Amino acid sequence: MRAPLDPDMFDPVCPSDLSPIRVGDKWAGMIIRCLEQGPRRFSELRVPLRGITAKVLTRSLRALERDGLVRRTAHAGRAPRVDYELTPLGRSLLGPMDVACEWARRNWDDLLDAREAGAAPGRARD
Amino acid sequence: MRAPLDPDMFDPVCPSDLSPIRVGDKWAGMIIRCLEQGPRRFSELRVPLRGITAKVLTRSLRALERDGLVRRTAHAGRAPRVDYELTPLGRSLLGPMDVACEWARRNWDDLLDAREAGAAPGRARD
DNA sequence: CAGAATCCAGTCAGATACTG
DNA sequence: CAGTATCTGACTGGATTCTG
Repeated sequence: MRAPLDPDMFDPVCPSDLSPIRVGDKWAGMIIRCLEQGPRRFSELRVPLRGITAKVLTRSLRALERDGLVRRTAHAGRAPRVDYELTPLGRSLLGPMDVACEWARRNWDDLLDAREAGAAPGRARD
Repeated sequence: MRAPLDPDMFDPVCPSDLSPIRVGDKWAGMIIRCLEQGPRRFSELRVPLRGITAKVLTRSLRALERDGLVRRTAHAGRAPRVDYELTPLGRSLLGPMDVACEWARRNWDDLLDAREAGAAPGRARD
């Protein structure tokens, strides 16, 4: 709630593409980060998740809800409004996620080097 | 090396299906665990990874190699023999993986409950 | 605003068969 | 033994269009 989400909170260069550690589907980790400081509305989430379509966001949120990580609250009344927030279980994931991010930051260079080098020299890639 | 891999080291009930935290593809996490105590041969890896086909194991290993997590060593000579072992980078993943496993163990019940409850009552599940 | 419906292309795991 | 080749069907992410 408090501060609006930074549209650039996810650096397009940084994404977890390099890190082998993943949380849920492609967007789940970012969604959880978006909810870290409190409930957010559907449209609010779409801002930092640049380019995500409504369908995909809906599917990711449903999966998070099914797994007990996120709670959905639809507020009645004309002009639909739906809030998503972390459950205690979802919030407890932030610790492991921090560990994963820290690992990625510390090993950034090694990860980049490995990718640049491609597979081991001398053997086919795909 | 020392002890052969336990064919049952991955409980068919336990698998990370419930945990939202993933390392690489479906098999990568298990492969890394298999290599924790030293180099293993291709066939050795297939034992605990019950049912994995050669093609899929090869693909997973190639991806791990490309990412700098595993090193492949082909020993020359008749009767092919290939060893796979963790690189220092790959070994450094064990810490975050332990954190993820610990999280999953601690929240096992909540995860199961969420799944049993299905999605939130009253709305469609897919 | 917060989705649902439909369609599409790429990726994934797996099955099966073959090879140096 | 340690793979490769080929073919499947399932799942994923996304684009587009439509709705209460």
